[in-house]
Amino acid sequence: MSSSVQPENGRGGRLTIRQVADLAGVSTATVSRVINGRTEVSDRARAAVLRVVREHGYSTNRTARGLSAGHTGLVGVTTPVVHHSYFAVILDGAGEALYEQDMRMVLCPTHHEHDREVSLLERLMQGTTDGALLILPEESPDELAALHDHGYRFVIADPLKQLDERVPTVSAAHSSGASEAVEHLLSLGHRRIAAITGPRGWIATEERLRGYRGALAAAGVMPDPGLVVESDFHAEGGVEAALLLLDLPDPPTAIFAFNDMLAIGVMQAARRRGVRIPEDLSVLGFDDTFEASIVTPPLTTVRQPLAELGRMAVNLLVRQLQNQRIEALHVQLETKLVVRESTAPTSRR
Amino acid sequence: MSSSVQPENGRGGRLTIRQVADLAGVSTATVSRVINGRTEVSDRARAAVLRVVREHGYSTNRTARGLSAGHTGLVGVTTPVVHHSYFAVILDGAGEALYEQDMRMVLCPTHHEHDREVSLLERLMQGTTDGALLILPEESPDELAALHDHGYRFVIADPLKQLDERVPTVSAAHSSGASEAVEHLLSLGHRRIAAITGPRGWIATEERLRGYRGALAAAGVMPDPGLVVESDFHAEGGVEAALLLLDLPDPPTAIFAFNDMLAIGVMQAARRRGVRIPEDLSVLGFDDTFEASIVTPPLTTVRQPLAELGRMAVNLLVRQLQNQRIEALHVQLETKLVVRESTAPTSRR
DNA sequence: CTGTTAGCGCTTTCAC
DNA sequence: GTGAAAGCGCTAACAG
Repeated sequence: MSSSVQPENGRGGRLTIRQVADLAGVSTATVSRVINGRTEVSDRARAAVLRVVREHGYSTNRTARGLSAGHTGLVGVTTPVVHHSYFAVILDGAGEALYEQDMRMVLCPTHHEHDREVSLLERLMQGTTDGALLILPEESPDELAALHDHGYRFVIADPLKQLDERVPTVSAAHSSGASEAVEHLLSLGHRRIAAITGPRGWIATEERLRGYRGALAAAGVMPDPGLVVESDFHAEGGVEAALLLLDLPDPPTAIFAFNDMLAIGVMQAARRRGVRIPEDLSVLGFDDTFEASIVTPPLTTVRQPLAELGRMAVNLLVRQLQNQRIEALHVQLETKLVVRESTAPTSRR
Repeated sequence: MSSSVQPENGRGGRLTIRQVADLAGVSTATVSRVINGRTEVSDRARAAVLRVVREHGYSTNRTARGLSAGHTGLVGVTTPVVHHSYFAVILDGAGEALYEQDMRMVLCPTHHEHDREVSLLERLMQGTTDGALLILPEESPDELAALHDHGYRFVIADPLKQLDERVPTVSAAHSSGASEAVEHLLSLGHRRIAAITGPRGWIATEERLRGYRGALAAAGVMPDPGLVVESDFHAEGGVEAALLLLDLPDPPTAIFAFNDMLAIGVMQAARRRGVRIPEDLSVLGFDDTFEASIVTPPLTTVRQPLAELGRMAVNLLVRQLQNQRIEALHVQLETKLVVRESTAPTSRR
């Protein structure tokens, strides 16, 4: 009788399908049918259920549905950090694609801690998610392969190292992007073009290095090993490396930093040494993160389609979850040179 | 007999508690007890279970556990966007706090779309999550109050508008932060201090405005209404507003932008007008997002403890979920002035 | 069309 | 100590 509008049934005060069924005078099966838009229901029954649903505000419990259906509608996403525009943009792209699939993202920042990454992944596999998207995962190729063999579905966005062929990946065209960058510099008359790389062994580093060398070779420029310095993709690393290069007896006239953070470090170092950009030194970055557009001068850089990277990774994952054959296990997205004001013709002083 | 190491039981190829029980020759209840570290189990049984678990790699299905336990260990987090360092830092803080609680975050970017925010929230409530953290939600105070009355647990980080007293919020001390900013400018000799605000009606805007006016009044400076221009917290808005101010017959010697993005816009506008910062114009921001530190010159700004904002919000939520009385329903975090190089004494030309 | 029933995988009384 | 059994809320196969 006193079925209140704010029904209490233990937890959360939410109605169960059973209660709706009783209230509507039908079985739970019928309620389920109505809720799920099945057609094989009489108008009378449907109306009764709908009325109860409306008046009492019922909505199906997703956890229960998930248990019954065998999937959760949740996708795990691991990322080194979220507070970094590089990753944030990938996340945004992935989030958008997931939303379109009516799926949700369980976000797991790893903070570059291997242990955490492993435990996070473990948890994600425990029936919490249907699959995962791993952004720049630091797990070893072996660990990742094991995960794959274990039957867990996931795809890697921006792989760090060379992985087992069978695990799907999405990455940018590092090598051609780097070539294009160097060609731009060459076309401006630069010949002493330095490179500040990321950690050796990372795909991004090695591939960009390949592009850098290739472009130089193609232009018949003798590569100077002293002009290539390894760094870590952070601004501080960039200033250190740049200082080193600027203090060379015969310093470069252009520096190609392997990501925007490094490039920003270079700009800071240049300022410290009184070197003007782009008059005395051209600086070129990679990624085209937001920061590239707001520094002074705005940074010329190679744009990675980061949001697209996230979207594409989700696409691959979704198809995999639907057990569709994935035609392309390894997608490579095109990069594009964005010329701004940090590069200029050499001033053959 | 032929119990393979890679057991197949239908979905996902994962062992169920039932299978473990059979393999170990005990009941599911016992397995459950062992898994959950109960003590009332004989060493013999425990050993048997553990052995099976080890050899076959069993781990409990979280979804099922959740259904049974009545909670999911998941917390929904809505945010306008993730690709914005302001929000990204809050997310990082929240993520960290959640991780410490062994909870996971279901991230839901709303893209400022009201409909999406509503539907997202609806879904979150459908038993998918135990509660939620709403970052700068754009839902109306009424909608939020209704949600609260509906029994859903959530807390607001950085409320946009004034809300129902009963919904927990965490925000920064906008007013005192703004005062401090203006006092800094005053101490440098500035008297014509302009303000570029966010949208009127937003708490952040109104409170900072209050601080701005208060500081001016306290110093006996006559406020000039023409020096306050409303904007939108975006860089483009900042350049527009700044252009307006710089073109005034009697332009300000300092501009207090109500967030860093606006401030960056101001710097761009100044550059366009040939106005030097800080020699000709002091610029001060709010937030202290990453960008503030990399622009030229580095921006003096009011630091909001954004990561802390996220952490604190999670704390409030967790306590609420544990049905603990929350002592402070509305937490306000201190801000701090970070002096860098975009502000300098007036050059009484 | 509709209700009954058997799970989904796990936890938890409640007896033995 | 340990197991049987009753759910958690929902879906789906199977009879009517």
